[in-house]
Amino acid sequence: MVRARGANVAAGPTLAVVAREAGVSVPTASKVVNGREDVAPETRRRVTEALDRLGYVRRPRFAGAPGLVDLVLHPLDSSRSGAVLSGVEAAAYEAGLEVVVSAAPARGRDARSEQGWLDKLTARGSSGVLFHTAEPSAAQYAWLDHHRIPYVLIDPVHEPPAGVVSVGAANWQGGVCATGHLLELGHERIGVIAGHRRTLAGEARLAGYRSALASAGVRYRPEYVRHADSDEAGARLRTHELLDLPEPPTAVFVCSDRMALGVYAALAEREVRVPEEMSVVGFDDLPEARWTAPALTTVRQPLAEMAATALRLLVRMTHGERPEGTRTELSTRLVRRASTAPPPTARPTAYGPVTAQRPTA
Amino acid sequence: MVRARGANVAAGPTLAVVAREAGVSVPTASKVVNGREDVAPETRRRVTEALDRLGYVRRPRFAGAPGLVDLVLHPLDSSRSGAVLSGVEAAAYEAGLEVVVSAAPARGRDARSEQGWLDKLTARGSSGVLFHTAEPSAAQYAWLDHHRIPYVLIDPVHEPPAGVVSVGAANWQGGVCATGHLLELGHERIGVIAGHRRTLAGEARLAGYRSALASAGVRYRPEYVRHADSDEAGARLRTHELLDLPEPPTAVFVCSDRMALGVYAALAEREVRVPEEMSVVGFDDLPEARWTAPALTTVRQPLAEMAATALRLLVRMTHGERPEGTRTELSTRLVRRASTAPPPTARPTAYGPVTAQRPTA
DNA sequence: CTGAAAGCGCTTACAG
DNA sequence: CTGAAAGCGCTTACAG
Repeated sequence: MVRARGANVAAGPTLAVVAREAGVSVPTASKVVNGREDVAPETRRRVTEALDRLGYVRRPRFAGAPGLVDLVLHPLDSSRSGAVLSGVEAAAYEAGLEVVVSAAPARGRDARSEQGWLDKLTARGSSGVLFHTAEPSAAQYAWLDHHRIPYVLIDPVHEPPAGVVSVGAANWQGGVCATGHLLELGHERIGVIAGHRRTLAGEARLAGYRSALASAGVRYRPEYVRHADSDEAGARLRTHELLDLPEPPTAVFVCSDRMALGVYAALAEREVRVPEEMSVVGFDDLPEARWTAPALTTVRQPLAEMAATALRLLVRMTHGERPEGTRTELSTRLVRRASTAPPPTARPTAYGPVTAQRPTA
Repeated sequence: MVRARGANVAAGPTLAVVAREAGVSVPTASKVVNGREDVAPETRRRVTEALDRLGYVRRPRFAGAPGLVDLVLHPLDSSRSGAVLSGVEAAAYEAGLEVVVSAAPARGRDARSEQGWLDKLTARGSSGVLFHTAEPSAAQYAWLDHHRIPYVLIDPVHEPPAGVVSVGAANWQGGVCATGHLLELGHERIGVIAGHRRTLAGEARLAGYRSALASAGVRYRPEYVRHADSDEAGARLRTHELLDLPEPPTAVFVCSDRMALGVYAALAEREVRVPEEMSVVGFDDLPEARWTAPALTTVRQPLAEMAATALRLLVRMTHGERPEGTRTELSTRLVRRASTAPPPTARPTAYGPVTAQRPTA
């Protein structure tokens, strides 16, 4: 049986062991660890190599010190990240842990800084790392495994390597719910604004859409499927494309609430009324979904709970336990608000061009 | 001259000093510090007292360990907090520091847990604390001063005690800008949805509104000023009150973008069109301001920059420097988008009752 | 319950 | 540049 990655208990070597291995004294090894300049290049290389090979991690100072868990967030300032942070913090508080937050090392920071981040992690002794959206690089995976620092992925964008523990949402089920809701209302021309291709969530939500159509016996139309860049601007563009179709849809399933904001903007520009002329369903149930006009019907994804679950899994891994499964999915559910209604009876077959271009900043 | 609070350099006593002071051995003092059970109550009391009197803080393990800065956020999951976190993290990264995030100890957590938080802080050796929105309690101020842990307040809600260093926004100026913009467009009947009374930002923004009216020679009408609970729901209610006035305003200055969402909701319920029938100006320039329909004209408050400034001040205080002033204000500026326009020429004097109550979740 | 003794994992100062 | 020696601030194990 394959050992779960990142599930080992730390009991690594001391500096003395590393020094012996490298054939130097403890003070010299100490200098290398602390990045002092007064070490011969060849000596530094030998020590670094030993440090690396043995997976050296500085000992936590003493048992009583509160454990530190790392949370890597990307971006730092989004509703999604806020929900994740809040879930992780609450669960960490319960577990007596504290949370160190950092931006994904990728964000405009080079490989050198990525290594710097890893160095800090081991220097201060992290109990484990939680990654949100931003997945670790191959080098990071290797380093973490090597230094026996456990980690869990929260809602990873792509399929993680085998054995990596992750927590996600029931995306396929959510796609089925959203589409099923529109079908029940009587829609048959249902568009989709999907996110990036080849992402876990994107593929699953789209598959849910197709499944729902299929089981309702509604024809799947490729021209109704538009992939956007997961942000408002992309979704806005794709919505215009849907409206330009000879036979535009009467409803759209938008694969994220953020993108739904872009869809709303496009519909406003074309003076298409929601939900009278177009029904819109989002995905995520971010705070803003309550305050759009009209309030957005959406699929609730329990981000905070997912984050809390990830923290708890991480704590168990810290104690040497191995989670039963490698992937945990929390269920999603439809939240009905004001952006969906039965299709217009008149059934317009085309919308005019952009009319009221409002000034924007 | 008054010494800035929280501006001391730590050089506190060691455990040995504390033990001598309490008349016990170092191991015994160590037990108390680590919360062991096997200490006589009277001994524990003496040690605790000495620990407290001397302001004991565990020594950071060694110079090379990355410093940890604490950020206390309330709430954890809001656009404001996201901006603050992102500003703090970026500046901390520049300074080689890492950020430990925690929820305001107040949030459903008792006094015991507040003390627990402070204990953790000193146990792991925090370089300093940044408070956002949630101000420290009197006990926390005392503890931090005593343990020589520096702190800075980011956009505090209330006037902080003398000597406390804080970073805020030019709220008065922002109020002047927002109101001035509406006046320039030709509005004379300008309502305000203000936040809580007796808050720093609230008072200043409202004062800015009054100053702008005064210098334009426009009459101040008390009935146009409504205080809400700083959230969407409160603002929504107050907006209905404004619309119910015999002579409702033709524009509203809303003292936060979050409240502006509530104002939009109320206006949609009454079928009052923005900006044709009602101009709306917000405050903050949160991400959502770009994606409301119509996009919100608002006063930009540089939250991330404010947070970064606070971090930098904190770092200087850590080095024993004392900032020149006790309060730093970053300037605000108007961001014109699509929610403001000249007043309607027809000038309706009253709006009907709620008509199209849309179903809500 | 207490504390002398030993020990931990490191760092620092300095002689070579 | 290197490392023996001394030291740091604490913790642990255990005798009393």
